[in-house]
Amino acid sequence: MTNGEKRFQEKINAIQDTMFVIGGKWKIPIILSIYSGNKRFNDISKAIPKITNRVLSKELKHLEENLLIKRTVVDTYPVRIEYALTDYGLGLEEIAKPLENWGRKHKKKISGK
Amino acid sequence: MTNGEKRFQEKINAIQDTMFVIGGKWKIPIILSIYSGNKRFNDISKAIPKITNRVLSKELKHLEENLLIKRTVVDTYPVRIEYALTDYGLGLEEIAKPLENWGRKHKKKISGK
DNA sequence: GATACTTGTATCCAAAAGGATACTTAACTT
DNA sequence: AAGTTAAGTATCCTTTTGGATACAAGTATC
Repeated sequence: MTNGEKRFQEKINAIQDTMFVIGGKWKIPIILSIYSGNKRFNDISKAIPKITNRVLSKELKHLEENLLIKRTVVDTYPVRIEYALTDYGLGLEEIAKPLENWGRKHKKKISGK
Repeated sequence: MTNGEKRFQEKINAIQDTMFVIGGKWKIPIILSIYSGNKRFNDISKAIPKITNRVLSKELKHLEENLLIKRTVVDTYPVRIEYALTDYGLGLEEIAKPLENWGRKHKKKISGK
């Protein structure tokens, strides 16, 4: 493998790592939903129409394992859970912004200005 | 729907549009492969070990439909096809870079520095 | 004691994405 | 005529992802 090919592979690996963490249909919506103030399971669920409990639950776990959100148990009446972005999770801004901007541009480009 | 909710939905839609175009296992590798000089079907195929003909073919079509690459028929011996990034496709730099950077950081973070 | 609320889990199923492998077309070479 | 090369296609199959629905555990309220 040449040097160029090696750098090419590393680029791809890095990008695929990112995709693994934030790819799929729901992860970014969930992150943005929490970012915009929804802390509880049912709030997030309502903020993202059509997501099912099973999927939301799995995705929250995935995001927690990747240190992007943290899960806190508030010991009250019918036990309450609060999700919040970690400081590290806030760093996603750095990719969410470009993805958002590019998506807007692309929509205009494709659907004829 | 409040104003905030509307902006939230638009953000999500924009990001999901982007994901639709460049998401999945192979699209970014293919783009980078073309960007780094591979023009022909079999070159791209060899540069990306494990991709199959069927998948490569589908992805190239998808990228072409989204105006990111262009396909040129060079009328020679056993007809040759050349793929190239469009100027518009070069604009992907704007998202590929952040995705790459974040992926590198994240790997360090997760696999313990 | 029945009912409700919250955060999930369990089970089963459907759809989408991706993979293996063989084949095609068409002109050119030998 | 047989073989070669390039760019795919065709067919079938496996894996991954996502969805529907029901239900559970624990406490509080009626």
